[in-house]
Amino acid sequence: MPKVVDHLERREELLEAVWRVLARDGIHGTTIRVIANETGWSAGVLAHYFTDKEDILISALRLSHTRIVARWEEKLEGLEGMAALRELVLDNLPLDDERELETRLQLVYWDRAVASQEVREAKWRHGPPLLDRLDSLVAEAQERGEISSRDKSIEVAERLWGLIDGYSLHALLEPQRMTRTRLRKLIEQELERMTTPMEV
Amino acid sequence: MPKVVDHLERREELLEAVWRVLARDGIHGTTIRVIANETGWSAGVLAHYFTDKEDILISALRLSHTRIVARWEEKLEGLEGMAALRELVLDNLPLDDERELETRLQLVYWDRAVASQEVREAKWRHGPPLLDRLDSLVAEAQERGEISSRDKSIEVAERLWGLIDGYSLHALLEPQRMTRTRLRKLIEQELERMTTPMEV
Amino acid sequence: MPKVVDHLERREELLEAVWRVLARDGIHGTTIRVIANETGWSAGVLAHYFTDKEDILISALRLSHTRIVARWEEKLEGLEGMAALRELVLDNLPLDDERELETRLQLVYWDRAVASQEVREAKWRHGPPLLDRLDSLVAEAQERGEISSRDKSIEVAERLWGLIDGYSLHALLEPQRMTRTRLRKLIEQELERMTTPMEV
Amino acid sequence: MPKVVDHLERREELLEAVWRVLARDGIHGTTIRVIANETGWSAGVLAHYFTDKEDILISALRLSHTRIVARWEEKLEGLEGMAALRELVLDNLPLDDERELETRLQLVYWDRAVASQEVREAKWRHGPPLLDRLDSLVAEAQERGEISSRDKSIEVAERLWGLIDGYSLHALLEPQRMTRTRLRKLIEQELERMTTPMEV
DNA sequence: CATGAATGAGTGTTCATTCAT
DNA sequence: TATGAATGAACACTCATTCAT
Repeated sequence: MPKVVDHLERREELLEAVWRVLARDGIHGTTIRVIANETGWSAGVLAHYFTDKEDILISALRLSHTRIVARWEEKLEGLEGMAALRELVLDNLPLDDERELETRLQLVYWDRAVASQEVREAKWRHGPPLLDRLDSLVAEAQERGEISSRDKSIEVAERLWGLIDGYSLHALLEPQRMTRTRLRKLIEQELERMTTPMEV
Repeated sequence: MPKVVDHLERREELLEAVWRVLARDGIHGTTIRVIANETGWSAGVLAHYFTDKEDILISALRLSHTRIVARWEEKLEGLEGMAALRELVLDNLPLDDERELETRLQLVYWDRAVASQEVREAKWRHGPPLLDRLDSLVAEAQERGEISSRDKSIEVAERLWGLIDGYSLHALLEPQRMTRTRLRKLIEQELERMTTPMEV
Repeated sequence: MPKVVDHLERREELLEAVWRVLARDGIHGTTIRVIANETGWSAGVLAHYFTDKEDILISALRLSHTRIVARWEEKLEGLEGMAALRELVLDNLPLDDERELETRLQLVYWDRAVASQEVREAKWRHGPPLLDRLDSLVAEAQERGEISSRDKSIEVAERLWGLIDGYSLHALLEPQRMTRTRLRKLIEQELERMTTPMEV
Repeated sequence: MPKVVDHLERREELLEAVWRVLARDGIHGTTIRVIANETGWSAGVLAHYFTDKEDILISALRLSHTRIVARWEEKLEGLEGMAALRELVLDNLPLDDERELETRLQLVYWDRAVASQEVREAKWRHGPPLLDRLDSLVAEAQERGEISSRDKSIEVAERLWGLIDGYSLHALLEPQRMTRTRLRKLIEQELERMTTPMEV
């Protein structure tokens, strides 16, 4: 009599262990054996839920994306314009452990993404459609007159996205210097600049 | 007399091959045998010039840093204030093949750097002191009245550095969307914003 | 249920193959692949039962010691004094294939033991406590008046141990000259000398 | 103009370096590079004087044997019977640094000797003809009435040789216990026993 | 469903050896 | 004669993967 297991639930449980390993040991230190050890299961069990190691890595990233997008929906619920934009930007920075793990996760795949156009595009897309989301919220804020319309919304969104990824990277690589406090301050400053006219 | 080889010159020749492999295959695909193949020499020859693989990787990154800083000196020669700042920012973006390779090189080490505090600090520092350089040029531009002094110079530098790394990353991961043309336009826009008062 | 293997039993089976390789090819010729070939398994299987090659070599020597001491207990069961001493001496000479293999095994480690104080002491002790055993049996035989008490028991034991190792070595290196027959005769003669007064 | 080098003299100089390396690092740690470093010459120079590594090792052992036999001649000059025998026995024990090195040298080859009958016999014979020499001196001492003639000279010689090698081995493996002092005492005792009747 | 024994390709590294200079 | 650059095979070891149980 086979044990009954919720396949999807088990998969997610396993993938969360993969996250932890990736964030802790980098992709270089993420071996099947280490993952298995982290899950508490034997190494062979991973073969039941994933076709191979690449499938594990891709699935882990995809699940992370799914979770991130779901959290957006939740956090942006009822917000509009600048308030929503602000929430979205802050949500995509490593300001707590959960989101720092997510950021590390992204970073960890970049090396693989560089190596292969195919991997880069087809398999693990760069991530959730953050740029589009930023763009539409910027446009909304502009329509509501909350921020200047001098720049095209896509360009404002592009700058925000660039800052998000740049700052996130620096926070990971130089945690002593780019503390969470400093990170928050810098991004708050940036958001404030968007709503305040600059005096020469 | 034995066959005479300029040790330093040969080392640099080998390290440039390492760059190409790292940029093409990622750190994951960079094996001693692949490197050797790229150099055109046998695998064993690397043992003559480096103690082990880690030495190869660190040396490759260090040489890149040395070259980058040297190029700064050259390009900034005779420039001051905003002109110098502009040159420095543009020089640190993947706007041609040489600098794209450099950017890929940086990216490739991030996984290792995140995984190990030791690696991050002691071995391959994050890179050349770009932030400091940006900071002093921003301050200079502020003193010359070329840009607003509303923000502290370090914060302006921090934003520029964030944008440089964020945009560079996007250019690498989504080259179709973030083309060199677009990248240049966005950064030019950013520089322009610094010198022009914003109207609400 | 997974394939069930008695871990200890399999380890011993593997270590016996290591013995054969060491005795046949010397420590110099004992590579992982050769051992694997001797076991009939693949090379990788050794990784399941041993941490590394040194662990294999040490374990092989330790198992041999364990077996030797166990055989002593068995053979000396019920014997006392000179009879026991005689049995112990004879048991430690390469008079049959099994004990020849054991002797070769000892010999093979001497090079490593000499090179490193650490190895010599901490890892593979010189071997089972033969000297102590000889000493106590000599003392027993002296007490029983079976042999002269002119020399201290430890000195008699020391001489016997020296002869055992010296003769064993000669038997291994010059098997044509130092045949098992001759070896047995010489040691019997030695034992006889201990019980018989010498006439000038 | 080629440098003029005394080929034989240079060979011996190199081989003495090989001795030192063998005694210090064991045969396992004796690599061409280490030898070269010990000689102070480059690694390639060994190729001029020896055909390959095995030739180096064999030559080193042979030179040692030559030196040993030469020393015998010197030390035994003018001695006869028991006095000569005593001198020969003492000369073959590791009682000073020079002879300890010789003993280590012998030991170091045993592993190789086990592996190959061919090596054992044809290439590096077990050593200088110590047994024959002992035999003839024992016979001489017996003829002179210095020691008992009860045992055949060859058997007495065999026992002495066995003790020499056994004690030498123990001195190398357990230098704390089998000190030079103790070694000398034990062998003196043995020689004394040969000249003194045993009382029951 | 889950195990872990077993595999074999691939890794970084060491090393004796060759050879142009 | 002496060098050391270069080679390539062999080494111990790691790891993703397969599969009988």
